[in-house]
Amino acid sequence: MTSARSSDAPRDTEPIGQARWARVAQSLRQRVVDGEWKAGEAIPAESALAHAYGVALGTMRTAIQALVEGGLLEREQGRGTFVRGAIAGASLARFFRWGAVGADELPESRVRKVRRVVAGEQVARALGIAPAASVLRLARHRVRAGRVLLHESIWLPLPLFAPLEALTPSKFGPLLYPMYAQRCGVTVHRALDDLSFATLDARVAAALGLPTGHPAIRVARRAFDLAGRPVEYRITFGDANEFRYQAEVR
Amino acid sequence: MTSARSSDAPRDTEPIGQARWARVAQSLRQRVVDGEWKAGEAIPAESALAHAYGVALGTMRTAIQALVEGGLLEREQGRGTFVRGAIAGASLARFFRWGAVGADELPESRVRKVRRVVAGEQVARALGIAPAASVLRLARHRVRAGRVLLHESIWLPLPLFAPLEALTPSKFGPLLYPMYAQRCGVTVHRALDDLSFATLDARVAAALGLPTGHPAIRVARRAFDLAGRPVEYRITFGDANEFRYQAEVR
DNA sequence: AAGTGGTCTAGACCACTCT
DNA sequence: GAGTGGTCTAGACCACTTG
Repeated sequence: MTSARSSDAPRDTEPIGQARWARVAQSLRQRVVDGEWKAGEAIPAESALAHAYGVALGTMRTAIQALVEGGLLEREQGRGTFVRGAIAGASLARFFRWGAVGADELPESRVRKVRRVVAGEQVARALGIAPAASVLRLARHRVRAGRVLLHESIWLPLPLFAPLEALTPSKFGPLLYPMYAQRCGVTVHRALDDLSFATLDARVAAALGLPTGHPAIRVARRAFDLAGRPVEYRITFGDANEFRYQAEVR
Repeated sequence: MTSARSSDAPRDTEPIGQARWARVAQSLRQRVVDGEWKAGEAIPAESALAHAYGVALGTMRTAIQALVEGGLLEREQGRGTFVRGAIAGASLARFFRWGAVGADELPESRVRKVRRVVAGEQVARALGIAPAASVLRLARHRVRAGRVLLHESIWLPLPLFAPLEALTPSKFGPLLYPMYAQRCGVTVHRALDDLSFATLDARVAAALGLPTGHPAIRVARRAFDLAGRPVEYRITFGDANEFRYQAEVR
């Protein structure tokens, strides 16, 4: 492979209006999405990849760096380059601060119901499926010191999440996303949280131990896998008086 | 300047546990903070800077890239590298969506009062000044179609903002940060918005045309200049029912 | 046409991790 | 010690903007 790039003599099928590093990055991304390297695994060394793709080391570094900034990969000096697992630090508890006591640790998880239901219009739109399609619905509470802090409804598309249907609520671990990965092979790679204000209806208010009509923050989350497909829709309610969030502008 | 880097024969005062590009970046940042290149101006070409610092082009690119990612500079192919001006898209209106009508455009600004006051404890802590120090306090409404949407109280340290003290409210433009830059030489480079829930007291409720005790979102903003010094403290109230915010997790 | 940033090459050595 | 990513060099040519 020469370094000459005169306007004639294109190399194979090149260039298609994209930089070489961008095309290499796209190819690497596709190989991750296709499952050639799984979450948590290392991809080949940059020198090996550079040789395999017939590009200079610096070009391969640029390609990998773009994927690191995109959140797909992470690098560790001396160890390697790894496919990022499920997102972390994404707990909806980050929007609330229930006093100083145990503020560092996440509330416990308590899955209350697991049931197959018809999606309905809103859920179907969020998950990109037909309104008549079946989905798995979880009812879940987040609890600290015996107090219910968050009330969650979670919808998961079927048959992707069928392995969870047979589980009894007590079999669910404290974190859902690792369960999605282990039981269903679903890696949650990105999530969009839509925050708004609401007042509690009688049912949710009772669960949270608050009066009906109490002010609440409502978080509607759509979560996506590596390929960008929606894999979870979730609606969470918490006491508005405990709502705290910091946004930075730069 | 040679490229040899054997463990003896250090070059001048080098290396201090930092990569060369990081030290170059720090030096460039300092020169911006010191005002050698002002907001909106171009800094010298990367080739000129690389020669002046005695480093390779790639090293200078890495240094500049770090400052671009840090939000201090921005690059444009064919034009140059520029010092970023005041932050944009930081309007507190982004936390609210008052229906579809005119949702794109920002509400008008209406400065109602400009007054010198004693800071007090909360404001002094936010601005990093003495509680007895004088500050300038602005009262401001954000209005659309005759309706007051946001109620704002703004505190600015003196004597830095003294040029604003003589202005009558009608002399204030629709955007404050450009005024800070033009009249006071202050570039707002970063802001932290702390969101929480509140109920409106009688005074603010009346201003917003809402009943006392109405649910509201309270945004407490601290804004910082290029050197990281706090230059503005602001508390904004808006109707909680109009609150909408989207957060992404990756 | 001149000047800018953007891409790319082909090396070298350094810092770190693991065995 | 072998293998990884991190830093750095010294060029070259390309794409874009401006006078």
